[in-house]
Amino acid sequence: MAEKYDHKSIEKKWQERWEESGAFGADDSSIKPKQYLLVEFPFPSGDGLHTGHVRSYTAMDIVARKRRAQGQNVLYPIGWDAFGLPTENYALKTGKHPKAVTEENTNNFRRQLKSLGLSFDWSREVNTTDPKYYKWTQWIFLQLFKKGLAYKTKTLINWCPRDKIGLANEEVVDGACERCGTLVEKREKEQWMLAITKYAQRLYDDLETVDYIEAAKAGQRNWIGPSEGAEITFKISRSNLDVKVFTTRPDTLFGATYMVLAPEHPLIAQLSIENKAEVESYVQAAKKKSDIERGALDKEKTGVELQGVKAINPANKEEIPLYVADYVLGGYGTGAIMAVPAHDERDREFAEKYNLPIREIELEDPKEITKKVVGTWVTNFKLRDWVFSRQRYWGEPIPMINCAKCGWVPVPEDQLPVELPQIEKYQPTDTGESPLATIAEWVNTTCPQCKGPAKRETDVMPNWAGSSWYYLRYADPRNDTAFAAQDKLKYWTPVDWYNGGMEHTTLHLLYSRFWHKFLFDIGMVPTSEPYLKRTSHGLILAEGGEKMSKSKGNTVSPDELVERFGADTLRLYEMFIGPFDQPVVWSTQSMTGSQRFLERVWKLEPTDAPLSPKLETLLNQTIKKVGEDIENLKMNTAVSALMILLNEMEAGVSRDAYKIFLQLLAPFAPHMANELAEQAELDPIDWGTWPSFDASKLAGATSTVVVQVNGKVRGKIELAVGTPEGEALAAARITAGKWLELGEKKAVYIPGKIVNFVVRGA
RNA sequence: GCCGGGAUGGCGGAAUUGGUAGACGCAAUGGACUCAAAAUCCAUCGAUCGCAAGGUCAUGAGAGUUCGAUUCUCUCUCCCGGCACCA
Repeated sequence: MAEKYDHKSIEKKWQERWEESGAFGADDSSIKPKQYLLVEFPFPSGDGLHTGHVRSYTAMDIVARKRRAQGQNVLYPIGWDAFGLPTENYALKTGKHPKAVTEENTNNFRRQLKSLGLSFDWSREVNTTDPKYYKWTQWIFLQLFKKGLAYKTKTLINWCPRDKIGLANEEVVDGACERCGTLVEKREKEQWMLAITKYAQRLYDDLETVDYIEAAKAGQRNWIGPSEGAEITFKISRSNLDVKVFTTRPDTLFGATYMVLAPEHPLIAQLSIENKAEVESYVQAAKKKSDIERGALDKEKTGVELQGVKAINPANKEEIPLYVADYVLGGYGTGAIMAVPAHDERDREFAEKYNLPIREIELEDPKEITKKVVGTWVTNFKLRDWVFSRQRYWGEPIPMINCAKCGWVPVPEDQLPVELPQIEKYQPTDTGESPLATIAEWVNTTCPQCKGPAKRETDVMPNWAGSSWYYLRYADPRNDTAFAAQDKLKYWTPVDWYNGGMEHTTLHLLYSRFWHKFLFDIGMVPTSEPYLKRTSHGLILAEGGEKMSKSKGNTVSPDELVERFGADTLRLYEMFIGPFDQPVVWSTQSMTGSQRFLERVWKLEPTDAPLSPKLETLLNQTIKKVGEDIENLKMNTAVSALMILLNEMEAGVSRDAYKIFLQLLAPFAPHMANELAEQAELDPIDWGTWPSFDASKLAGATSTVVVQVNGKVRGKIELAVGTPEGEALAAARITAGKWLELGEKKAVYIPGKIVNFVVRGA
């Protein structure tokens, strides 16, 4: 074993062996306890795998390997979230077809993942762009439609002029397209929407029932944004019209001195306003503004009074003026507010500008006054319905047919999938129509109901569709008659542990909870939540502390690192780099430490020497620590514990202790650990052999007790475990010596840890 | 503004029912080996005073609780992330 560790040949050998034996296949009918571990399946971009994938996938791989060693039936699957704009844009640029690009990229990703020795069950690989897969994405959409949760409506949407695509609210960051950074415009368009707001309350409440990292829960709560208040109706004087407002402060009703309607408010068109032209031009200007213009905080408030119209405050029957102003949002609450300048900063600012009265008042009881003015107590959410149409090519066709007579008619389920047609030109259009609209022979079809001529929907689904249910498909990935068989879903779901990025908190994670709850409601899945536990890995930053990005040229390629250092070293380094949930800065130089560690492991040779008491204690402590740290994703300290153990073992190690060391190492560095176990003629270590510790051997026979005087360390003594207080204090007094000269007032003894003397004059 | 997470040596970071601050690793310095270099091995490695023994200071800042605080409480500063004219 003297030769240098050759990571290339050894890693290849074990990867082939795992592949040939189907080593990590999950068993659908095992008597072992099941364990479903999930990582976010990657979008197979042309850039290949990045270090962040390695961090997440390795951590869960370690959990998976440990759990298998503990005798659990582990499902650790992988697949491809392959629809989406980047592929389409790349295809446009290179002239290749998106399908060909996807295949190239998935082949590359698969090769890269395999080179890392990740213990995925490759037999369950799924691909969202496979018609056999998206058949069921379309099927779920149809169920949503049938339950009234998918609807098409004309609405102002966020439009990215560069990508030429509509965006969901969740995809707009700081008023710009989250993908390309272009400032988003408002456009009025017919869009398919999913009524996620119908699930807002449950999505919010059920966070109580799941074990998610706090930041993810907080992020979702924030995004769903419930607030309780009253809906109160104000009559319009001298008319039979009225307007409903939402307020969280009905107690301030007597302080309402004017009302504001959002520019989008439908009432504006119905009122007989004296300055109609002025109002109309304000409304038009406001509608054109982007969110970022409208939402700028330092922006001065603007508005126009609706002249000749008054509203009646139901509490005191006072007539108050009405304004239209864009600081009131059309999409929230009722799109209208009662303005209480004395109690609301925004209203005050507006009132000061337009010389409206600011009235200080005594506050009412919120619920009583609501009852008195015949209002209703409601909860409003910030969450909006999900814009589900995309005017591009590379996505799942929305399986709907528009008939002049029958309206929107779903494609019959037995005709699914509606396959994406092969076309030559899939450039997006400025008109906002999908490229699919140009293919007459595909668009023109017959109505499934009346058999008359009809047209297919030409928009496709957003890239979040396929990922909203993929974890269910893994339970039964080749099923042709259902998205997954019920018995398999019952066995495998819910996902026990899901690790993924924080950036998906309000996108994928929320969307998939919504779909899952819907599927639960129609009896298609056995639980109301998809994921029991959610953890998140911190970002890996480039060496300078900046975000890694291809344009900055500061990325590191896992391929090169595997080539140069080996997969085990890369895995170990990424686990050692820092706390798993925190952002960390990459340092290729620091990989040296992990490399040296593995080289020393390689050289370690067991002997027949008996286990020293010191090593026995350390060994038991390390078994405990590594096991616990893996469960808590404290991978950095687990690795350091292995390093400490190795340091000690280099002085001599028995075969039994050596084997335990390899077992503990195996999840982190599976290739080397398995190779060494084989060379030492030990049993294969991957299955059913996780070591256990002896609780009685976690502490040695003696312990170091620190002697303090007034809290300052003045010496240390070695005491036998269980030394009585009197004896311990006597020994400590000798060590403390002159520091006690001022006169001892008190002594504190914590067995095994510390003696502290309190003396005068401190 | 609201919410979440942070701040510890030259660097990444350890340390929880409050009990030796700096584990483990990187870098650095000195030495061994070598013709030499790389690799490897040994030693040193928070600041400061001291020949030394040893002392003092030190976990973003300031207070507090305690025999004892990186850890608990209060106030504050800064950094990262999310949300934000949401009535």
